[in-house]
Amino acid sequence: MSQEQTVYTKLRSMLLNGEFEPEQRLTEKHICDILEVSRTPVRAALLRLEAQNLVVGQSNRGYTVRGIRVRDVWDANVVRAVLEGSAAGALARQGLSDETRDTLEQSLREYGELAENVELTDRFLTLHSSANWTFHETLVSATGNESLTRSIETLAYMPVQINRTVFASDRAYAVQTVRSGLAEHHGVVAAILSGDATAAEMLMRTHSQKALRGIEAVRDRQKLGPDYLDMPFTQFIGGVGTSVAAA
Amino acid sequence: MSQEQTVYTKLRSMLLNGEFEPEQRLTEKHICDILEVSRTPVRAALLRLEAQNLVVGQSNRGYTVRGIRVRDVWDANVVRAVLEGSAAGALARQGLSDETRDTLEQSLREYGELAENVELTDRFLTLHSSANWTFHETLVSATGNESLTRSIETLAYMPVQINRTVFASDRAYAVQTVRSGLAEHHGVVAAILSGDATAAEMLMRTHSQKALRGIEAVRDRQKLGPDYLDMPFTQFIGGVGTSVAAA
DNA sequence: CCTTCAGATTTTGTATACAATTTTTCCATG
DNA sequence: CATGGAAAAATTGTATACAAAATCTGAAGG
Repeated sequence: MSQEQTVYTKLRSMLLNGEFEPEQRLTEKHICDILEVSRTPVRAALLRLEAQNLVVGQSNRGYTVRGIRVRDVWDANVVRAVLEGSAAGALARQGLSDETRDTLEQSLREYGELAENVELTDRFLTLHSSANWTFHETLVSATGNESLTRSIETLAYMPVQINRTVFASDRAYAVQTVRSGLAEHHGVVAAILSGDATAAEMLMRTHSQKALRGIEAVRDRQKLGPDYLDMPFTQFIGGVGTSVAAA
Repeated sequence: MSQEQTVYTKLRSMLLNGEFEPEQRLTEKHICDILEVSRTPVRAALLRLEAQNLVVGQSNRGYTVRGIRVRDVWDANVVRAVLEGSAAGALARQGLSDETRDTLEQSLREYGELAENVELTDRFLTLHSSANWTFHETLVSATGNESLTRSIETLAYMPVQINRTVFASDRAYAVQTVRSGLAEHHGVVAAILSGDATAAEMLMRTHSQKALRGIEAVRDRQKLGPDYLDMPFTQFIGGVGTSVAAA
């Protein structure tokens, strides 16, 4: 793997794991020292991170760590839900290929098995996250709309999935969410297969918005005031579970 | 302005104006020779163009010009319509600030004056494009959702607006589109002000999808077959008007 | 004590040399 | 004539030196 790839990957995970202070200045030299490479790959990596909104760059003034607030995660999820909803609607209109239908049904089966006995082990959480991801990912890319796929991918680098964190701290919430998640997945697929675009879009959007319910759950659990949306996201989530399920 | 900015801007407009063959290889040296700079700013510009999907990069193998097909423009507009629709819905829910309402009403007045006598002059087309842009732009940024704003901006670098081209070639279409556009703008604002999120979203989405009708108009005008979506966009649009109104 | 501003320092922007990799050329071989 | 593959050329990846710009420092002046 090229140095630039390495730098990009490492910096991204450091940023997502909150290893820098929000708004902290990121000088090229500093990063060079940490990762022991020259400025060239660092500059390239920073440009890509800027395109993904993880760092903020100003000409002649370098970069700063983008401070991710709860509001940013909320907003990204709102957009993601809208886009995934429209993906479901589009699929209902254009129909599913046999291959996509197989993948989706496979994903439903996997998810179904998981829903039968919810654990709070790392293994389970990873499996759940993966099965869930497959479903969403398959559905979106099946539309064949590259702009749509890319738009959603861009959002995915912001922690759009906070369920892992909330699950780990609240068994009842986890069980309830996995069960209803399964039902919703089935509902979306049914709507798509029946060709009801409006229903498919609405069901999928509502389902994707479940991440917002997760945010609200964390808010309630921490008994936060009305301006919690302006909190740093790492601080918000930090008080609850173990770590952010990113990337 | 920095060299990198210059290179980025020039390359972008060259790409959007179809001055390179689709899929053509873009070597760094070639660009350096054309723009008379060293490789450093060129590499930076290429990274940013890649993030915007205008060039395609492969590690150790440089970049190629992304061939923009009609389908890509269509797809980008589908996504844009969905996002702008959701922006209108969000505004209906959260209400308009006085400032936003003023800007929107100002935009409606400007658009109204334009609609009263449609010309096919460059001046008119530019004014129309600008008034229209203001309306859409204001509406989206008023939501305060940065992810939403950025997602739409990313799409904007693909030629999402083809009206200028179609207008110039068909007066009846232009008059009809400007008139109905005005009515639609009013309808969206009314729905937002009345707090009807569903109506606002639907009206705005339908309105934004007018760009798709423009594509269909070009298709019909050129009497193209069913696989016109796979055509290079520059070729598709080239046979009709003057130039693509990009950036 | 605070403000101002010139000089020193740091940091980013650019060019370029060299290394690593890919692509092309072209000759030997079947 | 087609094919394989090694040598040559071209191209990208990386490091680094220097230029340009921003930031910091500290002393002078109010």
